[in-house]
Amino acid sequence: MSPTTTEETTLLSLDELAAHFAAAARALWPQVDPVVQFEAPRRAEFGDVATNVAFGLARVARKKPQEIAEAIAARALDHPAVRSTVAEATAVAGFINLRLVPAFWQDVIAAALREGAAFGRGTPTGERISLEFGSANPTGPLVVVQGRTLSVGDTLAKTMRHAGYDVFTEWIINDAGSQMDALGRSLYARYRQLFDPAYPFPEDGYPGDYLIPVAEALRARDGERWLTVSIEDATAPIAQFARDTLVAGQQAVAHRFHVGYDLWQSEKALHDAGAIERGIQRLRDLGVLYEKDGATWLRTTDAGDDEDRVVIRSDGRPTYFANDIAYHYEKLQRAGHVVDFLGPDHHGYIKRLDALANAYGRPGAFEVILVQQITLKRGDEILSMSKRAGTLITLEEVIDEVGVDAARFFFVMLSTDQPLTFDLELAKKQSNDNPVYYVQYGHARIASVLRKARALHADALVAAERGQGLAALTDPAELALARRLADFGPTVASVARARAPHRLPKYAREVAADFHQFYDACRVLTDDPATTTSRLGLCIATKTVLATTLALCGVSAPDSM
RNA sequence: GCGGUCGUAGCUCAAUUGGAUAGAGCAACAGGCUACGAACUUGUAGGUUGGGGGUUCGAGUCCCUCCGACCGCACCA
Repeated sequence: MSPTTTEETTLLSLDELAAHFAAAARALWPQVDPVVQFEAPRRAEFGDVATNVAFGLARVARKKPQEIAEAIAARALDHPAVRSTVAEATAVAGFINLRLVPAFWQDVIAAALREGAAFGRGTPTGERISLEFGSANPTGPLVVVQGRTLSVGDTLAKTMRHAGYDVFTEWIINDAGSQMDALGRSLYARYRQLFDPAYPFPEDGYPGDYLIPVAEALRARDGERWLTVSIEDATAPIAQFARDTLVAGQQAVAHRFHVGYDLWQSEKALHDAGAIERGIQRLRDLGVLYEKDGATWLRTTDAGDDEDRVVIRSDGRPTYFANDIAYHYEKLQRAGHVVDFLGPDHHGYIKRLDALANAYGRPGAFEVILVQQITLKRGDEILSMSKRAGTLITLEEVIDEVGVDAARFFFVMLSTDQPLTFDLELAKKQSNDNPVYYVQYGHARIASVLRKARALHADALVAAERGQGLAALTDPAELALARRLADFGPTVASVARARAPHRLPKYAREVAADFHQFYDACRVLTDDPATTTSRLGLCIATKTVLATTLALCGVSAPDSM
C-alpha cells in the first residue's frame, strides 16, 4: 500500500507504521535493529494488524516481551502521524495489536476501485524465473493425476506474475528414447488391427484404447499405405504421427483446463539442435566430469547424492540424466531461477539437480516442488493407474464430469505436500458442494446488485465507480470486508514467496464469506444516496478482488449462475 | 537394508514457515427470508496434532526414537 494524503489527516502505510515502531524500539534499546512487520493476526479480535517484535528483543533487552511491547507501543504513539493512523494500540501477551482508523480501510477500497484488475500487484522483482510443470510423456492422454500439477503450476505461475515475478512456463515433451519406439510399434499394431483384428499387439506396447482413434486418424490420412511397410521401417514415422497427435490432444486439454505455457519443448528437438552436447561440453569445460569404467560421470555425491551418476554410457550414448542436464542448461540461459514440479517418485532428483547447479556455478538455482501423489478411488475400490495396464482415467473425463471450475478449484485448494485421495464417486457427488460455487455465488450476487443499481440508482453507481463517499463505510461488517480486501496483496505475495497456491482458494472463500456476512448485515441499495454510494463502492471492489482471485486460480467468475 | 515424503475433528483439508485459546468446509443438531439472488446466514457439538522423549520464553512445525502409509535405491526413461 502506498501512503495517501487526504485533506484532514495523514495516513501511514503498513510499512511506514512498521518503520515508526522499529524506530521506537531503537530509541529504547539502541543496541538492537529489529525487523518490524505488521500482519493480519490469526484471530480478528486481536486487532486489525499485529507484530511480534517484542519476542525477538526479549533476550537483548533483558525484559519480558509483554513489557517490551508496552514500551514500544507507547513510544511509537508519541508520533502524531502514528496517532492519526492507529485508533488503538494494545500489548497482549507480548504482541502489539493495532486497531486502525476506518479511513485506512476506506483508502484500501479507493485503491481497489482505482486499480481494478491490477489491485494487489507487486512491484516487479526483475527476476526471470522458469516454471516447468505437467510434462507428461507423449505416449497417452493426460490423466487425472496431471490435473493436480497442471492446476497448481498454472496458478502459481499466474500468481507469481501478479506478485511481480517475470515467469516463463514450460513443458518438456519426452519424445526421445525407447518409449517412442514402443509407441510407434503400438500404433502400428493398432493400425494393422483395423484391417486384421487378429494382428498381434506388442508385449511392451501401450495397450490403452486411446490409440485406436489415433490409428483411425492414421488410416484416414494414409489409407492402406503402411500395410506393405515392415514394422522396422514403419515404426519411426508412425511414432512421429502418434506423438504429434497425442501432444496435440494434451495441448487441447491443457488449454481447455485454462493452463497456458510459454514453451512446449521437444526433447528430440534439443537432441537435433545439439543441445545435449552443448550442456555436457559445458560441464566438461568446467572440469566436473570424470571417466570411470568407460563411462562419463558427474560427481553428484558432493551435493549429498548417494552415488555419482552416469552422464555418458560406456557405449557412448547419453543417459536420460544427460538430457536433463542439457535441458536445465538451456533453462539457465533464459532464467535466473528454475523451478521443477516433480512427483514424489522423482525426489531422488533433488540432489542431482543441486549438484548440477553447483557444477554450473549457480548454486541454488534449481528448485524442486514435490507434488505428492494422488490415490484414485471409486467408492472403496482403489484404482491403480497404469498406462501399461491400459487402465486410466483421463483428465478430460473428470472435466466432463465435474467441470473445469470445480476441478481446478479442488486441485488448487490442496497443499502440494499433502498426499491426496481422489474419490471419483465422491467428486461427482460432491461437485455441487465444491466451495468454488460459494465464491462464484458471491461474485454473481454482486453482479446482480450492480445490475439493479444501474437501473434504479444510476447516480450512486457512477459516484461509487469513481470512489466517492467511501468515508461512510464504518459498519463492522463493512470494515471487516475492507480489511479482507486489503489482505489481497499480501496474500498474493505470500503465495508467490512460499510457492503455496492453495492459499488462494482459501482466501477467495474468506472474501466471499465476509461479503455474504456484509450483505446479510447491510442493505446496499437504500433510500440514502450516501450509504448506497459507499456500499456500492465496496461491492465493486469486492467483485474485482473475487474475479482476480478466481482468474489466478483458472476459474471463471460468472455474473449469474 | 539404506534413503525420502507424509500422519491434524467422523470425512476432505488449513494453520502466513518457531508465535496468541490448533481453524474452515462437508456431514449432524437448533434457529433466521413479505427488502437488493436462501447456491446465503446465526449458533451448538466435534481434538492428548499417530505414541513417547528432547531443544526454548513458546513446538502441529525443529532434533531423537518407535508405529503406520506411500515412494525411491539403473550405464531405464
